[in-house]
Amino acid sequence: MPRPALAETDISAQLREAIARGQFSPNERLVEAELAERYSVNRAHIRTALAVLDRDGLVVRLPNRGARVRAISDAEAMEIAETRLAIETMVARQAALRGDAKGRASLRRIEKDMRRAVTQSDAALYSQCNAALHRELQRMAGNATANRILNTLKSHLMRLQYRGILLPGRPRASLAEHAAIVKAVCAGDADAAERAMRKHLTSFTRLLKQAIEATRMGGF
Amino acid sequence: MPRPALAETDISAQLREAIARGQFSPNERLVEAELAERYSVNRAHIRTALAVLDRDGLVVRLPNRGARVRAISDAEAMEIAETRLAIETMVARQAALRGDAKGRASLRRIEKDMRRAVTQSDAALYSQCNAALHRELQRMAGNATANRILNTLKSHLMRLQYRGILLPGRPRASLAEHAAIVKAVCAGDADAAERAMRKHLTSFTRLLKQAIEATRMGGF
DNA sequence: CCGCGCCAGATTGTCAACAATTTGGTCAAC
DNA sequence: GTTGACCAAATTGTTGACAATCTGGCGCGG
Repeated sequence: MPRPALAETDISAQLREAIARGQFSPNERLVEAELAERYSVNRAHIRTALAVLDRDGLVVRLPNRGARVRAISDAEAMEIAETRLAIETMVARQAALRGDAKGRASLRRIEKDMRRAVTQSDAALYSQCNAALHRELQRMAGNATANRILNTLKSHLMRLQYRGILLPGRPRASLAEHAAIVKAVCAGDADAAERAMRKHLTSFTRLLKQAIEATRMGGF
Repeated sequence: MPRPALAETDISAQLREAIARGQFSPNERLVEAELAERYSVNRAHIRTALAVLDRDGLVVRLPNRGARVRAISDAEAMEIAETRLAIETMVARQAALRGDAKGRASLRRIEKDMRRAVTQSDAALYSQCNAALHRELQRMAGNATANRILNTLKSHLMRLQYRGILLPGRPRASLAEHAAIVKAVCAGDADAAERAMRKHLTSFTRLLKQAIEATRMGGF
């Protein structure tokens, strides 16, 4: 059986998840003693977790003044989306080149579920499929480095969604984009896969930009 | 005056640097008590630093068995180089779009120094200029997210160099590539900048692949 | 009424002691 | 000789105590 994860690693992950889900507001103070009690660990673990999250950019810490949930500016949200685009287009390419038959079958199945979600107007299902599709592409690409980075970036972007700044997207419009990605990856056409992913994420980025300009948020 | 960095953050940076410079061998055990003495801090700080470096992928930790310098496989070295390429091409594009006059002047000056380094066969100077050039491009692009990621990736790649797996590059050959990047960025031509950077890093990646196949290293 | 210094409480930063676990070696039994 | 139990040293994991620092409010003097 696999050795259990270190408690510290575990706490980092839990806190990361909680912040990504918007359970803490931007700039909210993260008091070590409180968190230690809430997660039933001692302060040392919380301290370590906060240091890790600081490195991830989810938290800022000021000497002697503790940690806060990092507020992300409009400009930075765009940066994150652009960086994600750069990496994920590479992932799409690699998935097309290195993907296995099992992965391709998964993609097709996910696409089918997406179509069903659209016809049934099931936004939750679509969102779930969307996540599954991107996850499967990452798995197929088999680029652990890229995956780690992408997951961190996504936890930032997830905050937008949970804070209602970014809507779950428009299934009908993005379905075609997703289908194009699946088609290209399954055909093993790296260039087409990259193009399709770029197109998809460019429209995501455009959406984000609009949302930002609409809400004129001061950080999330 | 700027508030001093947290001791923990500082120790993480020092350890990261030491590992990047090859002062610890792959798989070498990192005993907390030893490091605490070496860096004149207590074990708690070292523990935290190790957790951060674990997240960075520079270290692996096994429960009750401590931390080791992470050995990076051939395949993973390629992954890292590819991911770097994906991000840095974006940085080049953004530098072309958003760079300021001061940055462009810096680039030109660095290019001049590079030429001098080549004519004088000063490998150390060239290497220094190379780092300065990439750093300046990052600054011009102003993408803090990308910068953070790139710096982490570079600390991995630096290990290759310090371990003698990857030579400092061949100045004469790469000078032209660098010049092309500078030219495109200074002209504000984003597409050309991206292409030039892609070309440059593609040859870097090719070089890495050859080095890997030559040494058949089992991890670094 | 307003500003300023100062105090108390809250919180972070530091440290050392102790508990739990792993590791490597020794020794006895077969 | 080999196997296996056991022990001791090394190391990691956990915890609590204490020191240092910040924060907000109170009262004093202007």
